[in-house]
Amino acid sequence: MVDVARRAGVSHQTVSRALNSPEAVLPDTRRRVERAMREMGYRRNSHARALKTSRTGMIGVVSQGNTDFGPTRMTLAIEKAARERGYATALSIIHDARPDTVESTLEFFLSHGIDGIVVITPVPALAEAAKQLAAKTPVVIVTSGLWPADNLSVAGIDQELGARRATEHLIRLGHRSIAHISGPMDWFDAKGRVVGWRQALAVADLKAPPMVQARGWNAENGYTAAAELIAGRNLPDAVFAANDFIALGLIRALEERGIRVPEDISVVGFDDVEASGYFSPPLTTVRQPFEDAGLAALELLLDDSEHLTSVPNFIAPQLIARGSTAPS
Amino acid sequence: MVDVARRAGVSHQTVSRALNSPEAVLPDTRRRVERAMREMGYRRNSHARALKTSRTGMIGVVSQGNTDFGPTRMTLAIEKAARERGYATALSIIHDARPDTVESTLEFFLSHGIDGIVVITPVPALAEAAKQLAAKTPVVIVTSGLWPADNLSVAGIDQELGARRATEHLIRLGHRSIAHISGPMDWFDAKGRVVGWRQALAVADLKAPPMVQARGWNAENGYTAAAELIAGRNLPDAVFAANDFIALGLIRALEERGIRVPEDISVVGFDDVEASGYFSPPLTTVRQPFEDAGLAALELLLDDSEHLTSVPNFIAPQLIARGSTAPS
DNA sequence: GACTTGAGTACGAATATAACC
DNA sequence: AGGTTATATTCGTACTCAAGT
Repeated sequence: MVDVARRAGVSHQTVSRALNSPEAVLPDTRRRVERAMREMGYRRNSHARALKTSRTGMIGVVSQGNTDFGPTRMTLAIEKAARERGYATALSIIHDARPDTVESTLEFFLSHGIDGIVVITPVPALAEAAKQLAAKTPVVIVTSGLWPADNLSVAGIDQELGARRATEHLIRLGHRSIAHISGPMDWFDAKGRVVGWRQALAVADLKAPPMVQARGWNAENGYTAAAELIAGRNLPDAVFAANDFIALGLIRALEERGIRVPEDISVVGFDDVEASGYFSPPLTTVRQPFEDAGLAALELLLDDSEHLTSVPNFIAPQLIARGSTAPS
Repeated sequence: MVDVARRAGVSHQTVSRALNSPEAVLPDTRRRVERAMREMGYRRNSHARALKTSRTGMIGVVSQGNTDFGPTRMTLAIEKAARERGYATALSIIHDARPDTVESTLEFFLSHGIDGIVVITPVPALAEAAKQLAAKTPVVIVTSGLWPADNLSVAGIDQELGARRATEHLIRLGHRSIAHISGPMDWFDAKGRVVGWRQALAVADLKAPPMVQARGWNAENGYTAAAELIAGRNLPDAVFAANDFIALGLIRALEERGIRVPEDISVVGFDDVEASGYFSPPLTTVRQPFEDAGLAALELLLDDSEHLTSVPNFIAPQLIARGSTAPS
């Protein structure tokens, strides 16, 4: 900056002003400064700037589970929203939920000096750590099933509503015995979808068949869980699977036993993963508005005024009806 | 740091030394300092540190196409490798390939002061910009089909080899007419897979049927391309699809016309996307070692000595044989 | 003399205050 | 006086060099 100043024949102070409040400097001087900057390929040193202003223009995103669909998509959505608002995104993905790993990751971010952290936390472990964190830096938790606390905002996608919509769709088609294969119950999302499923059934005065739990979110887990479902005495008319991959595993298991989808059983998934429209049959599912949720999270993080909101900002997912569901 | 020093009854200099070269300070003094740091919840200011050392412990990852399988997985792999080596990862995803967008993104990183950049570049546009960048900061390009240049290392996955393995698998099964549905040909990966397919056919003395191009990497594109393939006079014995989703769209298109997979036509995909083992039929495909490639990229970036390598570090993918291929 | 500690300064930008026209 | 520019100091850490044991 000093060099630029010398070249432009002004003081470094003038250069600084030309950058930070251009209107406070004579147009003529400003142009000289700008030209000098261009000629020298000057680039502001963000560390010196951060040192003085203690703002970095960088937010941290902490996520968990590197390949799961939801967290991944949410991460990308937040990155996009952040960049549109001029913020860079630092990413850290936690592979195990051990408290010390979690803490060291959060410390890592904190020590890298960021303006705020978005924690994508599908399971309680991370959420707890995030609460601790909120004392030291602005934090937004992206999840379902949690409520805002002090210094802590919450955004996410309304899992219960999504599950209700899936189940209601099956009810509208005339199904009466609607089973659910849940995801791993330590996930907030899995719990929310169970609740939504039960709600919809209750409203329609239907009994909930015994629930089957998948041990993970993959097709393999769905396949295994399906065996358990089928072993039960009465086959349901329809199944709401906790996500698309579980639905896929289920469909495969049914197919192997000669049970046709949707003729014998209707199946609904959740997520609308890529290509789910080309499964056979094309999968009816619930699409999650990740980008909207990411945007909401970012706004909570950046707008201090909003930080006081005491109601979580949960966004509504959308039902995508396709070929895996049919009237009973 | 001054506060810590005061509390520990030493100078700020001693505190600094206790942090940076602990062995150069008396164990007794060090313990006093450490205790003071703990008591005060001291945390090193990374900006001041970066200002002085001009190293941030942060690398940038620039990628393109937010939902495509390859780039996404590669990004996550690099983040993992980086964190294992104590580096944080800043992420920036480019949604369009307009030169000014690209340049401003790279500038953005540069001005945030990072120790190096990994550019995941499936298409040439980004690669060009990355070359410019290499003059200013260490850069590693992750791609296929490019060669290292000055200050520019290249790592990636050997697409040609993967395609050869897929095609050879079909040849071994006795197929003679092996078609290919390529990905969008502006992608290096798409080109590499075409080359590998041709190579394998040439070695086996087989003629390559006319190639069909998909206009994107999605199932929909595969479905559309399949129509074109089927419209040709002679149906091939087997098809090597440029990725799993294209394969899925193809299978669906075949199925709709009563052509069975694998009885009538064998199909191989590429990527081994989640759940591809539960497609119907389970998809034979080529798995890409993203984590290995990410690690390789990071090592190239961080080990200056290696920066001189003139041969790209391409890692071998692996064939996963499943039910969508059968002997002819 | 080898080892440990302390004082002072530089990194690069921002800002309060003073000086200029 | 009113609008611009310049001077001097600050942020927190690392490092050179000198002083102390």
